[in-house]
Amino acid sequence: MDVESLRCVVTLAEELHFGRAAQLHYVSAGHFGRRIQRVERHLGARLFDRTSRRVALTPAGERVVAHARTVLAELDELRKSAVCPGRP
Amino acid sequence: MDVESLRCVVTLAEELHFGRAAQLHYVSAGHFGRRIQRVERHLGARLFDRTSRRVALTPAGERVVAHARTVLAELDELRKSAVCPGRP
DNA sequence: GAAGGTTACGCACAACGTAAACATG
DNA sequence: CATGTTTACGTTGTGCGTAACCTTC
Repeated sequence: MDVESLRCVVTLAEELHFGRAAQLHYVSAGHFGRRIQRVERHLGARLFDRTSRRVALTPAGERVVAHARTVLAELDELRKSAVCPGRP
Repeated sequence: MDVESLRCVVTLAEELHFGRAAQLHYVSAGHFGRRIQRVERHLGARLFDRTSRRVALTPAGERVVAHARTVLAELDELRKSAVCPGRP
């Protein structure tokens, strides 16, 4: 799994709209949908209910998004720890 | 950045040997080295000192590996939360 | 019938293995 | 000179955009 896909899931959870979420990631809507599908298949659980007019988080989706935020925040710490020379 | 590369960094930190670490990930040693290089370039910091006979973690490498373990553990929680139906 | 999500197709880039080159003890 | 890491090169797979298709209000 790649981190960018996790970011896509979080963004879609915030926007609840594939088109806007895709624009925020500078990718086409078609590809964005495939990314979400891949994450869902990879995890073996549906994260979003989309009725072609309405996008909503499933219970599993809510749990995954919460964890995804934690992961992304920790990755941010990781990047910072790589550059900072120790502890000034 | 992809998660598999993070796992490679952690494995190399444990083995301190490119060949063995690569085998543990079922990839060639050549490709494994490129993965590590990419992570280092991506983070803008050298994580391992290799003198072609000795592999050792740099201070930045130690910090990054510690964070990487946290990220991977959190990702494990994420996967579990996706399948578990809620809380019986 | 218009807006929004999905599927099909094609191109381009990046992952990967093999093997040769280079470095160190 | 033997062990171990890096680089070069060719092949294969996958990411990605475009556009057509399906569904709902």
